Amino acid sequence: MTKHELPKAYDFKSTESRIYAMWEAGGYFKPHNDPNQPGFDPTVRPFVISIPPPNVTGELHLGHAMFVSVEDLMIRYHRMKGFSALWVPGSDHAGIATQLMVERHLLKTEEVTREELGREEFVKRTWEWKHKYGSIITEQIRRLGASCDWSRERFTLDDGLSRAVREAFVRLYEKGLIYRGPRLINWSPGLKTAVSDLEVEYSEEEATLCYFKYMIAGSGKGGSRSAPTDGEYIPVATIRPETILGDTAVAVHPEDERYKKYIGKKVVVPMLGREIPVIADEYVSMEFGTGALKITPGHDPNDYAIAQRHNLPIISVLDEAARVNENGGQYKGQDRFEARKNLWADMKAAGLVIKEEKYMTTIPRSQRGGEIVEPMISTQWFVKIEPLAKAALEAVRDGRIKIVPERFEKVYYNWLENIKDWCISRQLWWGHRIPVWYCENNHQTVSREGPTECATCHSKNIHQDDDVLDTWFSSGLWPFSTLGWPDETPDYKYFYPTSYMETGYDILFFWVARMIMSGLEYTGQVPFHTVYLHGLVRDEHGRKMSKTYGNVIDPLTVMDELGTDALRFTLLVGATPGNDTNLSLSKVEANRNFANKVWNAGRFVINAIGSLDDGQQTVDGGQKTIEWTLADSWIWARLQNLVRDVERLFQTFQYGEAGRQIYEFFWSDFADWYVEIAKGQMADGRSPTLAPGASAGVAYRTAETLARVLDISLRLLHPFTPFVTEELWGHLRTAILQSPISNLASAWPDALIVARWPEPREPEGWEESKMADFALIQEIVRSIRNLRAEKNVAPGKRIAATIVSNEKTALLKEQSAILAALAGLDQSQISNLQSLTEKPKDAIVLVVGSVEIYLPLAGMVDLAGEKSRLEKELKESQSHIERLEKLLGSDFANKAPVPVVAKEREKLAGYKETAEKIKAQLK
RNA sequence: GGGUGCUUAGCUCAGUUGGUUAGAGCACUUCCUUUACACGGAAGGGGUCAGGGGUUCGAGUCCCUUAGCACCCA
Repeated sequence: MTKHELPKAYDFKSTESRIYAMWEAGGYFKPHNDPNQPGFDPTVRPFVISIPPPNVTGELHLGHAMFVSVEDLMIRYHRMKGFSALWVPGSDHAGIATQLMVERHLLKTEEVTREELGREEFVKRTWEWKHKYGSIITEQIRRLGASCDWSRERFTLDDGLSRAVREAFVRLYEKGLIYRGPRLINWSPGLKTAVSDLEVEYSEEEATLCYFKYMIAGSGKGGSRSAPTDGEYIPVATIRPETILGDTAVAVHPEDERYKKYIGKKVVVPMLGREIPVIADEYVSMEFGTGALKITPGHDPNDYAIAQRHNLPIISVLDEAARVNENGGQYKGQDRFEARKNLWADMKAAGLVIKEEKYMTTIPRSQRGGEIVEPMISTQWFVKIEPLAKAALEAVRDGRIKIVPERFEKVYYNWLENIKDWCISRQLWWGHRIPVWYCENNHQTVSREGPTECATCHSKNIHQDDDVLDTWFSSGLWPFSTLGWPDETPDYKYFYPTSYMETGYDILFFWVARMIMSGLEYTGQVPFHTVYLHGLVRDEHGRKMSKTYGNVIDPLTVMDELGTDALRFTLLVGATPGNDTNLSLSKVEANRNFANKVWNAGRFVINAIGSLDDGQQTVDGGQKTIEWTLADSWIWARLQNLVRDVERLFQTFQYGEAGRQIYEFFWSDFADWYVEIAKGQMADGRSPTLAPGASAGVAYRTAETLARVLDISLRLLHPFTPFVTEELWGHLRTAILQSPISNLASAWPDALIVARWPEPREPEGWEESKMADFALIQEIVRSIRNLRAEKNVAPGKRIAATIVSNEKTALLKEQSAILAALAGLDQSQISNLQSLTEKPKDAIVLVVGSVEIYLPLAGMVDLAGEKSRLEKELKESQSHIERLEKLLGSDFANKAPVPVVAKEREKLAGYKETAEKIKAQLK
């Protein structure tokens, strides 16, 4: 027999990397049923998750920790259930983010800009950067215990995925769903690229609303640059005066009595002297501002729409760096904000300014970097999104895709119903270059492979489009491009469509909706059948974590200090689907303690198994005659309840609640009660006073129960806390295999990660009464402990007890060893009686239901105090009786379901009994 | 302007087919170093479940409404 000397505290530091290496080396992360391997069985159900690819140059934050924890839980659960589980890992090239990072680096180290380096060299450097730092994030994800199949790792700029991107683009193009043209888009002047609507964030900010005069042409002396101020004018207000340079109309409401007379006339653009029409449009609100609206179609989306209706010319006044261009007259070359100041000063000098006032408004800012985004006319590529959106809506509406939590379905509908064409071109260098070539005649050649000549005029002088695609265009293909699409690879055929898409609700539109649209468009299938959305991780007071605020919690530090299991368990148990979760280190610490609790309970079980005598009473028939003890039955029934609950909770995505229940079972039922009782049962087994067969039998049964309960608990816990459970389970398995109860583990696999998930079983009928009996024991123990604490009985002092009960005498007699051990009684001085002829003197009485317990505490009994204690208890019982009698006298008795009523009747009977006993005591 | 979520113990949060004196962790009080664990054990205090109304035998849970906070969309 080998002694298992396990350290006193769970040492996650020496465990985690070793266990992870063991899993990886054992090939457990690969699907057990692999379509590329001989013996593949297509009838085995796969379970597949594609990882939300982190930015290749990113660093681990709690958002990653959250999704890895949830997805790893999903994968491990399904793997244990026998699915061929595949979790496809990979990373995203993250166009803007990576390019910026490399640019910054080059500027710092070599003092060169990307323009100085040239496109080809810059892209080469970025690849070098990727090769150098790209594995940091995946290494960090491994630390979280992620059981991804690393042999299938993908990167969005890989050859295969790039091919998928081209295929997708060309297909859309050929279907006429992609077009190029000048449109009003969101322009990021700092990055010098277009960004999509989604990449713009709006913030409430105070701005200056500038009121000025739009002079009517030909009125008074107006219309010239010199002295335009004494004629008629329309007052107009703007927060962006520089856009005046691009005005092409002034709009008023057709019914507006103030301005009606000007409709059709011309007004003069300040400082430029251009004449533009006054138009009427219902869109203008008469109440808002001055009631007149300047129209700048080149730099405002609403104005753009009005201009379309009225066939107004569109003037761009800003260049790609947001400096005023040649259309801005004397302001040409000035930055937009500089021009704003100068133009306004000039207008003031010219007497055109009315007033300025502070005004709260929404400012569009770039999601990346936060600079103010400028609406501009620019030639870009777009996806005609409506047909794709329609299909994507249908897929959720008809239930082919289910979103958890459900409320996000509404959000999803709302967005897709109001979607606008998607601007997919970016003026960046890092990304998938648009597969379109132009010749000198400006013909477009669209091709999957690099063409050598123009498809229209066969000119050899062709040049590929300079733009790259929005990163989300490629990540939209992720669930199938990672499996080999457009090729019908074995992986694609078996593993696609994937199962769950798990990610944060913040990228429902960016990513999830686009994957659904792409999946339906290119593969004709939904890319996954379930979308599970988790919330954001915030600090412990619900604030968003930010570097400037200094409240960022680094998951790597947390893992270093408290262990990966503690972090994972905290994230999983603290979160409900779709709700943000506040993370505090004290919670992680509590869960570190839980891991330690599991470890130590495990140590106890392993020692108990190791202590079994290797005698003849092993697994032979003799053992079968040994009855399970009450505690054995109770813990087993509780465990089976737990298994059923956990299964139900997992099926309904309530992972947090499942984790909480396992935690509670393990700590409060198993460790606090069963293990304590098992100590006694193991000792009984070694007691020479019992018949040899019987005594050994109790020890075997106890060890077996300990082993079974621990085993199942570890299996249930494994998806939450994979490291400590795997480590401990390995020790448990070894201990069992080397013990007389080795048959228990004979069918176990080599590692917990691939052990079978505990299947719920139907109750067998005996459970309720065993649990009720045990609950009585617990109540008695608690009330004695309570009394001892109240009376300050020395903790080590064993006291005598007389237990009187007419129905439960046998039970209480049988369990007297447990009562003695747990409540500090002297077992040799416990008498179990059915009734009492005379009350013991100098004893305190406790009433638990129908059971009376007399504790002779000589010298501690204070008669007056006892009376008031009993009166207090009586009062409590009577209030319950009153309440329950009222309840049972009401419609409740007729209308509530029978079992519910029965339960209440039972309670009433219990309280009545207690009250009777107390009353008798008080006589 | 439209929509969603949240409001439960001092703090952070659970509480999902409505079932009857509301749970956890941390913090707090008292006691205990008992041979799995002080990253522990035992006992205890603490809540009119944001306010109002309704449905129901029964509401933290469902409906309406008010307020505060947060977020999303325009």
